Amino acid sequence: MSKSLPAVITTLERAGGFASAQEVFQLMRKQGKPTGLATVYRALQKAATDNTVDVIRKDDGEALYRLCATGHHHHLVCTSCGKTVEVEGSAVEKWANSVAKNNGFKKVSHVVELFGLCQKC
Amino acid sequence: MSKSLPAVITTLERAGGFASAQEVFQLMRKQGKPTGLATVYRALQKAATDNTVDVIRKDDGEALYRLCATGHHHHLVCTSCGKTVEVEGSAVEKWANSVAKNNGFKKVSHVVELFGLCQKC
DNA sequence: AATGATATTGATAATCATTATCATTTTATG
DNA sequence: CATAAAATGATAATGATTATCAATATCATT
Repeated sequence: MSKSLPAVITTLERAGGFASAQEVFQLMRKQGKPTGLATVYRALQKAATDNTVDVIRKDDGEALYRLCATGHHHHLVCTSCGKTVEVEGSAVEKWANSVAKNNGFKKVSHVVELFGLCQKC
Repeated sequence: MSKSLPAVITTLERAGGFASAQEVFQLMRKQGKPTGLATVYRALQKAATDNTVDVIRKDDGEALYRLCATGHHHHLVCTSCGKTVEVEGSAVEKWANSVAKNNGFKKVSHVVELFGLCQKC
């Protein structure tokens, strides 16, 4: 499951920021590398589990992907204007892992989002 | 748009932690207060914009709601059987507050959920 | 009470991202 | 070359969420 992955990653790179699977699909088509929708999804999923892309969710639930140059991090979002700051979270990771261990859980993932009001708002 | 809202909130309260709109809908039915699905969605949306409930997204994108004011703890949820463990999170709170401070944010709230596989699964 | 204006509800259909299916094509390997 | 295994992509299925719209409840005013 990897002939398409590089092309998908390249497209995501060109997209610049966050892009949905559907957008990547359209972009690849326009760039002369038409690829099946299912394949785009598969590639993005793999990239997500490999931690080569970040995944966040729009308000309507659609997944957005972005190349993840900086490793795992979280977001601090202004509830008024939507401004988003990336936040490093190694402390949270450690905490999550120890909690999981103490309760006999494996393959732990976590969701951490911070909300608040930014200076301007 | 408010006759149903109290009943929805009460149901969410009884649910204990996070619950999806679909779950709330089923619960209300079982508790003898059958309510239209659309109405449940409307009530939860309003509660979300009023900040009386928190919203997070499961890995598959489904929205989960929880009363905001309930004492602060987090959940470790088994993605297979649904078993849920309540988790204390003062470490996370401190981290969240300092992150917010460093970025000039105020009135910070946070959403932290852990997912994994429990021992049995 | 009766009227009418307005808001709420809920059954149902429509939307749309995501996943599953599966036949076909490609790649790897002996 | 031949055969097995993996990858692809067209298409259908799934499922949460949203839109529609007629029916019902609410409420102020007469």
